[in-house]
Amino acid sequence: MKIATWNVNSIRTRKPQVKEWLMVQDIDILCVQETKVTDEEFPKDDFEQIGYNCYFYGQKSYNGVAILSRNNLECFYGFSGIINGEKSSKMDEQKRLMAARGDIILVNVYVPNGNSVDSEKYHYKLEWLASLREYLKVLKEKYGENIIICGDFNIAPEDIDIYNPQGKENHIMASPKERNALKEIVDLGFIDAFRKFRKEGNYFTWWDYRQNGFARNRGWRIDHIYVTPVVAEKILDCYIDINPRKVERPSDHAPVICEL
Amino acid sequence: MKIATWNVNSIRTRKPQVKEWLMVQDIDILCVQETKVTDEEFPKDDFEQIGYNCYFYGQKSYNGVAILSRNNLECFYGFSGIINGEKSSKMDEQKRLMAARGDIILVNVYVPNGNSVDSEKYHYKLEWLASLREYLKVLKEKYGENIIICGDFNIAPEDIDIYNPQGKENHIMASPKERNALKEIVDLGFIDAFRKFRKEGNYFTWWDYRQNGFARNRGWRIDHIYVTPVVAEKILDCYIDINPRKVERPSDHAPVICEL
DNA sequence: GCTCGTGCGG
DNA sequence: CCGCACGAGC
Repeated sequence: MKIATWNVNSIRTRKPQVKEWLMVQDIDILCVQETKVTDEEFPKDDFEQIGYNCYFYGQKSYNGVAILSRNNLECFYGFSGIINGEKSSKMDEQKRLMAARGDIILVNVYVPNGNSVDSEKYHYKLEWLASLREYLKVLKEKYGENIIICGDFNIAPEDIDIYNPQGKENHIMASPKERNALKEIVDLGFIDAFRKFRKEGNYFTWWDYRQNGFARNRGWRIDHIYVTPVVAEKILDCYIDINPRKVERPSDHAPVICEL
Repeated sequence: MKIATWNVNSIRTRKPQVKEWLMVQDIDILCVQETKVTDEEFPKDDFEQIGYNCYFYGQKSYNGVAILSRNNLECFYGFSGIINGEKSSKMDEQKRLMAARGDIILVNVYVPNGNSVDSEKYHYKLEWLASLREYLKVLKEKYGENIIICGDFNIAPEDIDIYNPQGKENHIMASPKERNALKEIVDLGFIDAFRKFRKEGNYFTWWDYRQNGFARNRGWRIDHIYVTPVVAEKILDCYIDINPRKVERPSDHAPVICEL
């Protein structure tokens, strides 16, 4: 079974590439981020035609997540319902989180980018990550130890996850506060599935469109799949497929695949 | 020898289709309208690479004409220089007219659309056509009887040039004043090259992008090639190639070709 | 660079 | 419906 995560940077624009990739890679479940489309406008027919059920939680222009799955899934959307209160419903104004319940709980996240260190958006990112931690704590209590969290975290956990980590201490996606917020999530009891199989650097999932980032391999590993130890035992492999980043009109992100 | 006219609706967007078509059709001279590009930004290298000299007269976003020619040409741009005064230099603010001098004078025009009957733009269209008439009168006096005028006239000369002429009396591109302004130009001594070979209706050069105009064949014949009688004698054929209207990302216009 | 929305022009 | 410009977000 193959579960994947991919920030597609507009599901409408990337529709042909995503369809092609799903078929070639024989993916069972794909968690998508940055769909940039309202639920009314989600191009579900295209994916249903190739055998995928579509679950989506989107908005106009920005953010938006979706899960495309060969099997039917029971999905829930946003923080609300799991963690409640004014703050979580405020957080749900941006559509960045959904989950599916099957044998395993699968959480699909699009963590805020944060713009630049200490900006208003940076503080929102930290708050959002704190909410995610609360959310995952409840999920663990509620549904037990079979959890996968995947998505675009907009954080490179370690220096080896950046093409050139020098001078990135104060860079968005690498700053200590972000890394710590992510660590506090991981410390709830998750394992970086990719790092279970590959310990070395030079593996990236995102390259800036600008300044030929991909051609120069100026990449960052910011898309992750985190799993509970019980799930970790079942994983056969976890890897990045950079081929979709090479095609015409690519997303700036490459998908990450987990086989189990 | 093949001379053609084609409103490409952005030379940058249509570059691949135009290059492909020039080669397949073995065109010697192509008059282009609606290039929508400044002279600095005209993609001349692409056409030079396939053996065409580029002569262009454009502006940002709107209008713009060009001549692509296998042989070198001597070109002149706008009304000014042929007809002078405040009005013609005012008219030249919109880049809609250029000409080439060889054995034959070739005039390339993009007549204003006119928006709707009696609008401000409609009156501008009529004025522009009056200026064109003055311009052509001078050209005839100056250079004699070897003249070809081609381009997007935004006028269907007769009812048979419209898919459904009923109720189009007050429609832009069919109203009596426009048709009369065109007739006054033709009456300077020009022949509709297309009509020399095809007398019947159901021949169109433009189909609205909206409401699936092409699929429903809701077309208009508004792109024309007019020639002096001396030239008319040398023409072997004149026809519309609708194939470029069938491809992916087509212009809303099809090219018209004249063989001589 | 490459998305998107908005607004204009056709 | 499909071009363009512009501004925003990443």
